[in-house]
Amino acid sequence: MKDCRTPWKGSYEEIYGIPTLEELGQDPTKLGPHLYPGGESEALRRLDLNMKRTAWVCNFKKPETEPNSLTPSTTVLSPYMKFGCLSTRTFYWRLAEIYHGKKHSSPPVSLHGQLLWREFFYTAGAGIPNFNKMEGNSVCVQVDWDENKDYLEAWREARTGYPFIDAIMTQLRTEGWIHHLARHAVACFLTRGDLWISWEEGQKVFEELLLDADWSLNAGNWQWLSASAFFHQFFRVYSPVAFGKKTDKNGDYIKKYLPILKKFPPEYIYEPWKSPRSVQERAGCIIGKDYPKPIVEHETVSKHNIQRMKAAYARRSGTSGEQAPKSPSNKKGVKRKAPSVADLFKKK
DNA sequence: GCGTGAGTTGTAGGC
DNA sequence: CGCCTACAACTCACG
Repeated sequence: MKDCRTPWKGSYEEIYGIPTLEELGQDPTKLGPHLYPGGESEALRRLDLNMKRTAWVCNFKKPETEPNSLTPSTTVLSPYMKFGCLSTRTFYWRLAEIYHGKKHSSPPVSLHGQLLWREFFYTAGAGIPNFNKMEGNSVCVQVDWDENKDYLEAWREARTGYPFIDAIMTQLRTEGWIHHLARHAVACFLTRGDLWISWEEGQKVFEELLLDADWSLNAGNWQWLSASAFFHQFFRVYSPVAFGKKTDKNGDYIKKYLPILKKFPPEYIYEPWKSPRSVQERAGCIIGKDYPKPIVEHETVSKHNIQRMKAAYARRSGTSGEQAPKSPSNKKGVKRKAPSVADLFKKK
């Protein structure tokens, strides 16, 4: 029988070892902080640290955690699970032990719930063809997204002129992890909320910049946030101004990631373009020069975009010939809806 | 086929 | 500050 073992040589590290940052063309002095070092030991240490807080674990409700706290309000175990440093089963049963005999939160909002969401998207990703695309994806609403290179670049490079959005995109770029609700805010902004750019473009950026980027979860959550699949209440739009204020009135998160804005008073930190010239001068930051003006007016475009979503949904429901499956039961070209997500999970 | 209620995580305004 | 409602309005599961 053939020997399939990895050949061992004295030069193993040289041939198979992990390349240095310099070898990858990176300048370590120009990179962000190294907040989430890899490896199983680190993953288990982090798991232990989180699981020690039993009351916090038992009370955990995902929607109530904060997108813009200065230290993460959730576990940040996702990068470790993505790379296989932490087993989901280890995490799941550890939680079960802690829950045992205690009052605790439940799925979908509990920590157990978060693991179940992961399984849900894995199932969807494995079973639905073209899950990371709009076209040919049976659960995805077909939307007439715009191509707008300037808007896409502004979003990606944290130059939208909305401090909350730009702060999040800066944290993403420098630290590689942002809170789930921060992802909601920037994803909604890119797609159905403001810029009307395809979720596939956002998916590519997250794939590159998120340490925890995971194929099925990335595709599934982008469809969720753009109201293309799973979630359909497209009239619920995140405000790039109001949403962050709920948990960070002073804008400390913005000041951390966008230091150019740090001298603005709290009443203007989320919308500095509304501040009088004198305030901008005192802050040492002129809007339109030192920090961009908003690239879109949220109040206007979000209302318009809701109408575009409404139209996209209307086109979808039954009337779309190209989407209607040509099955024998539909050979007369009867108007027919695309199969729902639930249909796809049903046993035949 | 139709009505009803639920849907992890909206916002603005009133009390 | 927390709770309520209106806003405009979707799909999906279930009876």
